This record gives sequence, C-alpha cells and structure tokens, in this order.
Amino acid sequence: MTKEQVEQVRRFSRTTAERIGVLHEHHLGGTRPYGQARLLWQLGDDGGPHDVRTVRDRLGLDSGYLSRLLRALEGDGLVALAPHPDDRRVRTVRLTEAGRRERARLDERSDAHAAALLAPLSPDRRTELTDAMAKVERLLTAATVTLDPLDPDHPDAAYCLRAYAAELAELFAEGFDLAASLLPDPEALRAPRGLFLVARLHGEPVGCGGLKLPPGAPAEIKRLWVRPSARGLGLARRLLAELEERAARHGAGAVRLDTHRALTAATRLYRESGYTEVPAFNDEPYAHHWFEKRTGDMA
Amino acid sequence: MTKEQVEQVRRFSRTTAERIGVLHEHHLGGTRPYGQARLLWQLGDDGGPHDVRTVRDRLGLDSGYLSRLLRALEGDGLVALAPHPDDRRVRTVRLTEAGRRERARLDERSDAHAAALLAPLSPDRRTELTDAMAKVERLLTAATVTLDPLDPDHPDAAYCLRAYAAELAELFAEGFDLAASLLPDPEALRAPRGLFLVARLHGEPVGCGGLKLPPGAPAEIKRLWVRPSARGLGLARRLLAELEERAARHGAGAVRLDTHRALTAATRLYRESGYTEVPAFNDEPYAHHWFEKRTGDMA
DNA sequence: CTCATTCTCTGACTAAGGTCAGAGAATGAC
DNA sequence: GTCATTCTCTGACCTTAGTCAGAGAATGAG
Repeated sequence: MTKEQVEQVRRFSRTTAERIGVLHEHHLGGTRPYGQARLLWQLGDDGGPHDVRTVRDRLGLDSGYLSRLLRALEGDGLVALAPHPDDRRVRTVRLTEAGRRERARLDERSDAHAAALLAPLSPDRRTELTDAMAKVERLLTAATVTLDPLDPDHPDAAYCLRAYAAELAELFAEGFDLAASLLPDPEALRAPRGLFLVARLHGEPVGCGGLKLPPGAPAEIKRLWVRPSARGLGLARRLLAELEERAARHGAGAVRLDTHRALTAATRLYRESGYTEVPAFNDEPYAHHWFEKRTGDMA
Repeated sequence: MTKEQVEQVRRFSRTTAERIGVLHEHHLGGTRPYGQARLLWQLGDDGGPHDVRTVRDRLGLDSGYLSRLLRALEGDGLVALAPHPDDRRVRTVRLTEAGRRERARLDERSDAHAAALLAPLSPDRRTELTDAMAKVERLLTAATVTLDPLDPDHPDAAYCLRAYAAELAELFAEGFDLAASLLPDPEALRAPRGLFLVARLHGEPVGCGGLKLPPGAPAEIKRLWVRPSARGLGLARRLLAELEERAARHGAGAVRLDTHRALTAATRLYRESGYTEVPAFNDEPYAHHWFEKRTGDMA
C-alpha cells in the first residue's frame, strides 16, 4: 500500500466527516439527541414489539443507559413498554403511533439532507457521485469482513457448510449430498490436520473455506463458498489467498483443489489465480476439474 | 434526482460513518479528547505562532471554550502562549517541541487507521477504493461550493477579477489589460444593470461570472473564471447555468458572450453547453469568437 | 422451598463539548 | 484624557453520552 493511498483515505475521511458525519450525528438527530434517534430507528425496523434485552445487545448499550433512553421516549409518548408475556422480568417495547410519526420525520430529515447534498450538482455529476459512493461503500464493506479460523462445529462454520451444501444441491443436476462427497470426517478440517476459515461481516457468517494439510503432501482446499448476498466483494479471492498463505506457512509445496463443471465462476477464479488444471488426484464423485498451484507461484 | 440516488447517499453515510466517522471522533483522539486533538491539528499546520482569534474563527469555537482547551494543552506542555507583539490584547499560540511530537503521534495513529482500512484488500481493490474515494471527495467538494451574487467591489469579487486579469495577461500572447477590455464600468455588473456571481468554497473565492442585463437586449456573460485549483469540479458549467437561469428569469430571450482563441477549454464548454457561434456583436479587442444561446434552448 | 441467576431500573458519578454573561486589560478614535 | 471597542479569560451553567454498583422482582434448577 502506498503513502498516496493512505493520504487519500485520510483526505476522504476529513471531507466526508465534514459533509456527512456531521449530518449523521447532529442533523439526523435534529431536535432529538443522537442516542434517542438511534434507538427510535432500531425499534422501527419492523412493526412488532422488541425485547429490551435484544435491543440492548444489538446496539451495544449499557442497561442503565438504555433504561433512561426508553423512559425519555416513553415520556414523550413515542414508545410503549410492556412486560414480556412469557417472562415478566423481560420488558418489551414498541413504537406508538406518535413514535412512528417521529421516526418518519427523522427519515424525511435524512432524505432532505441527502437531497441537499446532491442538489448543487448537475444530473450527470449526481450519477457520477452516487456511483462512486456505491463503489466506496461496497469496498469498505469488503474491507470490514474478517477471516477467522473456526472449528467446523462452530455455529457460524456449520451455518456456512449447510448453506454450501444447500446451494450445491440446487445447482448440480445430480443433486448434492455432503455425506457422499469426499471428506472423510470433520477432523480433516480441524487442527492439526487442517483448518476452516469463516468470513464474517458484522459478526454474521458470509463465507468459508477449508484446508486439508496432509503431512508431506500438497494442501487441499475444500468447501470454498461465499454467500450470494456477499458476492462481488472479492471475498472468494481473499479466502483463497488466505488459505494458500496458510498452506505455504505450513510448509506445503503446492495447493490442490477440485471443482464441479457447474461452478463456472469458481473455475474462472482458480484459473485467474494461477491454478493449472491437472489430472484427477482423487475420486471426488462431484468433481470434473482438478487444479494445482505451486506455493512458489504465489503473488 | 431519483429516490435511488437519495437512498444511495444515505446508505453511504451510514457505512462511512461507521467505518470512518467513528475513526475520526474516537481513535484519532486516542488518549486525547477530540476538541484538543482538533486544535493540536490546526496549530501544527505550519510552524509559526497563530493568533488565538484567528484559530477561533477558523475552528468556529466559543472564546471561553477555546480558552479552556488552550489551557489544558498548555498544562500538558504541548503549546506555549504569548501576547501578540503589536497588540497585547491578542494572544498567540504555538506548538512546543512536545506538542509537535504529540501531533506526530496523532498523525501516525490516523495513518495506521487508514492503513488498517486498506489492509484487508488486494492491491487492485485498494486502487479501486482510493480512486472511488478521490472521486467522491472531488464531487462532495464541488457540491460544497456556493454561488452568491456579490457587489463587484466586494473583496471576494475583487480578488476574482484581479486573478482573472492576471491569468489572461499570462495566457494571451498580446497580454491583457482589464481597463482596455470592453466593460464600460463596474456599474454594468451591479444591480439593476447586471450582476456578479462569486463561487466560494469554505468561504474562499474560487470562481466568478458576471452578467450584463441590458433592457430589451440579450444578456451578456462576462468575466467567467474558475481558480486553477478548483477546476475539474464542473464549476464553470455551474456558474454558466446559474447565469443563464438568472438571465432567463430577468426576461432575456438570449445569452451572448465573447471569448479569446487562446481559451480553448472555455470555447469547448460554450459549444457543449448549446451555444452557437455568431458574428461579432461587439468590438471587444480581446475576442475572437462570439456565441449566443436562446434562453428557450436551455436544458 | 431455597438459592443462584437473569433482567430491569435507580442513584451516583464522570467526561466531554458547549453556551452565556460579564470582568479586566489593551487599544484606537476623538 | 475619555470612551467605546476588541480580545481573552473566568465562573456558572447545561446537555449528552456513558459507566458502575447495587436493589428488587421474576425465574429456574435443585
């Protein structure tokens, strides 16, 4: 990363903080303090009542602080509190009619501010700006995704594996059965015999990739998957690169993988990433192509 | 402007506030409160001592508040205060050696945060992101520019006119003398006979454009200029459009202007904006092309 | 029934950012 | 020299955001 790039990010931060950050903290709040506005926002996301506990977790607030925020909103008649029907320790909260109106007002304010930002620009420039914003947003989101090695039994890992299997079952003409696929046991993707990476965005799993590390043999990538909603962020490439790097660090001289002919995007990714097609090195029933890349060839 | 564009701006605000706004307020501050950090930043921009009054204006702070901030920094040995040599009511402030070190520390922190933001991305994506950021920044800056009608004698207007003349003098092989140019007197660009628009960014003049409004005749655009540092923001187009609109509102059926052959970018702008070349309609000594646009043809 | 736990609420407290009304010193116009 | 003005500083005050240590009610395990 160059010094110019770091400088650009900082300049960008300054400019946008001035024009947008301020918007968020003060003007969105408008007449209402930011904490209250944020809460109002969170509560309005759907109609139904919310457990106070859940709201607290989601916004990461102190229980005393949330309690006071709720009381302020209740005092203004914007929310109604009621004990949870099944557990009377828990309280539930929902927006009143006035609360929904207030939320709509905040919404309009936000829209107006966004519109005022665009207003001085010509239609062409507006399109240019919103396109560039979309790009920045997409790439910032991509940069927010974390990759962590997890146990394959971890709920987030298990979620990915189930989603992976479900998607392949849909995609393959012959269906897909995780149990029939060549992966002797989950042990193979767990230290010390391998590892399993999970990509998460705001704590939500959005992708995964497994690595088998047989001693004295090429490493093998399995179960590489990215959730459809998170595609286009370069996540598959990042997972692949991270797995390759870990394989190399583990001393593997090459990385291998196999893939199904229906997965054209994946096949393209492997070729673009420097993999070359090799003869079948296993009996995977769902594979049509086998690839290999020497760890020395890595970018 | 479409609903989708407004939505995009708002989504963008949310994402960047999360990733960058927070960065700015809390992490940039680090151990130091935001107000102090901001002040430290401002003071470090150049070596010399600053008048407290100037700093206050530039940061838009209350005098009591700034006084306290300064005292806090002074207490930590980061700034030194001294009375102004010419006016002992005014105090000047400069960073001490320790202050410069502290500022460098904040700087590093900021750099590190920016770098951490880019780190998870591949080099290609990094370039994509910083390019998109540059574009957003440029367009947000453009959207921040205000256009105000000012008296031609207003300091900001006078600055623009001087800069305009100086630039043309440099550009034209034959030189340029504002007095020799066809513009009988400044009255012509002042209500009710005309008007003079000044474009300002953060209060600094960055461009201008004059309009003559002779009764019962086409309006005439004069002195259209954009400061070199502010070019590429679409400012000339905006000034032009605003002048045309004011001409139309004033009842002019057409807008005319003349230009020098050395000003190729301007000539291109006029053609692209729907102006057609017409025979000379005046004796402007510095003109080689004459243009006209009917107000009915405006976009 | 007992007891540890869970959930909410209250009171006490802190830090930061900020506003407002003067006080006091210096200055400039006359 | 007088007097209005300018500039800084001080004290009093306010709001927001947030933390922390319990108290008190309800719940679930034993």
